[in-house]
Amino acid sequence: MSANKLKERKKISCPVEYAVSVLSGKWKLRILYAITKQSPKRFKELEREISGITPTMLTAQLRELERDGIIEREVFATVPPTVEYRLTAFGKTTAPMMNEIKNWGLLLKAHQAGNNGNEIS
Amino acid sequence: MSANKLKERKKISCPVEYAVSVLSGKWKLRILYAITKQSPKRFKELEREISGITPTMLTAQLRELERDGIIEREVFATVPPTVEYRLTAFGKTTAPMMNEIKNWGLLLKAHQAGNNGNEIS
DNA sequence: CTGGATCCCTGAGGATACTG
DNA sequence: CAGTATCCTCAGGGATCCAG
Repeated sequence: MSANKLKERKKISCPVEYAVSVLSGKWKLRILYAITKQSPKRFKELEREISGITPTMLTAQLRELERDGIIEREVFATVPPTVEYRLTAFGKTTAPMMNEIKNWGLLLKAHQAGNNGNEIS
Repeated sequence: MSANKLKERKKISCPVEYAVSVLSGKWKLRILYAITKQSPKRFKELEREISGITPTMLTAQLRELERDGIIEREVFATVPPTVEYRLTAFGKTTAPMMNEIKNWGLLLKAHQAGNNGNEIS
């Protein structure tokens, strides 16, 4: 997200839009969900857990989450390098929301399964 | 969202990713939030409430929400035309999630206000 | 292992004009 | 009022290569 976008964000009044401005991004919620489930988490663990993501994108989205104060990064001077990501105190406030999103995802899936024998029709 | 994307959706296992696949789109959550707060809602009311959206985009996103079984559309043969949008029974299951998203948006805003006298630094 | 730096591309999003 | 039809832009996302 550009610096310009950051300035735009300050003008937002709608709380939902405000939340979206921080959570949008193809992988943000999945990353957040993965770290919420188990923390801390290493870079490689995240990469494995979030199928389809590339290291480049993972890095980019992690940086934004970090910049927004939701996660923090700890580097260990080991060989090979180790980096752990965990929720900040503020990041933990996303837990109820993440939980509801997960629950609704499950509801949605069940609902669609109910509606769709649409392979046939 | 293309028909191809719909097929892709069936492969998704992660509930969060599944929810995101339906809710992603720049205006989806704001539309949903607006209809959740007060239902039914007319096209023009939505357009007014969601600042920045164009009629074209509003239509497109409403169609997707309708196709996904979250909202429904009722047309009245009046002059001028009237169209009302409301949550479906399933759409109402988004309420707890929407509420948490809104709450977190408020938290986030308060949090950033706390961190940022960064105009000066 | 954990990324940074580049370049490229697609499709979501937007602008405009028109209509029942 | 509530859309549809077109066309076009641009930035988010991805691929690739390189490095501490």
